[in-house]
Amino acid sequence: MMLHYYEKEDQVLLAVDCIIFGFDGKKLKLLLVKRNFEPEKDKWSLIGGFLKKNENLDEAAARVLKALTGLKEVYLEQLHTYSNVNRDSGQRTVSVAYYALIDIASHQFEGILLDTAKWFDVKLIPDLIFDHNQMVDGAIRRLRRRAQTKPIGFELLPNKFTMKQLQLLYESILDKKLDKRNFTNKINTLDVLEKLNEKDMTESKKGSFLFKFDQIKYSNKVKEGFSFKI
Amino acid sequence: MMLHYYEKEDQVLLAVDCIIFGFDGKKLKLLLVKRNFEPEKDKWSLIGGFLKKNENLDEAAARVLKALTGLKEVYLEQLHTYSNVNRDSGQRTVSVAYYALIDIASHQFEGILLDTAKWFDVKLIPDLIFDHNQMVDGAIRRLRRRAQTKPIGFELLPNKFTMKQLQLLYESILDKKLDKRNFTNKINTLDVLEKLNEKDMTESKKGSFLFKFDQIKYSNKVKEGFSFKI
DNA sequence: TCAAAAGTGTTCTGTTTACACCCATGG
DNA sequence: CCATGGGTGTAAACAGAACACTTTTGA
Repeated sequence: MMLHYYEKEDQVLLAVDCIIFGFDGKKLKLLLVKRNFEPEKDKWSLIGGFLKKNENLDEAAARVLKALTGLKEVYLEQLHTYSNVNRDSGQRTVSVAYYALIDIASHQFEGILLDTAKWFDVKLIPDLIFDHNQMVDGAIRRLRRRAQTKPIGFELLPNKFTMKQLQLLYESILDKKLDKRNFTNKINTLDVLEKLNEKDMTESKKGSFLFKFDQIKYSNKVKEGFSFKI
Repeated sequence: MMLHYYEKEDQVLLAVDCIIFGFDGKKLKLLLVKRNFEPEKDKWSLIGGFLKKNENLDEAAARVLKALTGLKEVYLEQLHTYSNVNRDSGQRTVSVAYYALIDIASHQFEGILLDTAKWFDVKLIPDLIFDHNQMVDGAIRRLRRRAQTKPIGFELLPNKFTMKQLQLLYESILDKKLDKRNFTNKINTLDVLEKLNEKDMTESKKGSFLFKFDQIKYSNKVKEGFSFKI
């Protein structure tokens, strides 16, 4: 049994809230749920939950994500801790924001909350409870930064994807148009993709080649700490 | 009185720990204290304290810093939240790390802990309690990144400083030698310094010109979100 | 007069940007 | 046969890196 040295100190509730980004092949989306308990019942919210005594925050975020959506083995990263005294109208709660990246198409959703969950275009986020809009803004800024230092695509794209989809993903994240030739040249210089002998025929008559990430080259690049200035 | 909606949830102690960087004109330093209470009494540690019910984390970090060192109006930024179940041998505690930047020479130290505090060269950090070494590593990485996007110097340098000192600061942060001419050219291109009609005579016979930051130009640059690639 | 630090520009190289036409195919 | 999206290279502008000599002056 652990000794309790700090008995006179205040304790607080610690929550985790997850900003879940997804890519559907066209646009960057954010998963939100209609909150089904008080306070602020029936308003749009990030998914969240409380830290338990026997887990750390990374584990809590993964547990919450799995419980509410069925998603597991998802890229999760801690973002920031929000602590204004009255941020949660229910009770003094400090919340640690995490963001998650997933490929919408190839994940199974089967969580208990899924009947009340919805993907929103990141450019059309509704009013959320508490300080959740602030958390989302923070997550988008972080994702933009990440997109320049790590090839985020791995987490957000399906196993096989077209160059167009990769470009659309970066355009969604950075919220600006990119030049097709410069983008392709840049990606090819990076040398982390494997071009498959297979085409996606759904978007054009000519068809466009599918690629996948070369896991080995890719993780070497990440270790070297590459920069991906687009 | 606030209603308590979440009564069945576990509560935890929330600590703040401060990684305090200072610059003495030559080298980047880190302020550590000898812990004067159990557990881990007499080991080197970051300064820290517990969040109180009536304050947010930024306020707690500022309060702790002021109480233990007398320092106020210091640049403080939240870094990361550490939550491993057994990270603190005293009791389950989650800790939010903050880092602070100060100019050693022009701050008054008068805190209760100052008899047990010491500045360490960032390249010679001793073994610290708990996960504090990990926090320091995280802070150094963050400081390196910040140094490329914001002119950190403002916080770490005295009001008047030489170009040499500015360069030494960047060399300490980035832990590499920089080319004097390139550095000077780069800083001049940025156009955020004001050259004074005054020389520092302590380091050479010729003397070297003193500069100060032009607050207006400087904060405009920060707003524009400049990049400071050295 | 000389040792020690301050100050100052140019060239080279690599990276980023801008830009337009042909290709393949299904309908 | 043509409309639609796919695929490709080059030149100009810019930013980063390398590099060495002169100046000042106190001791």
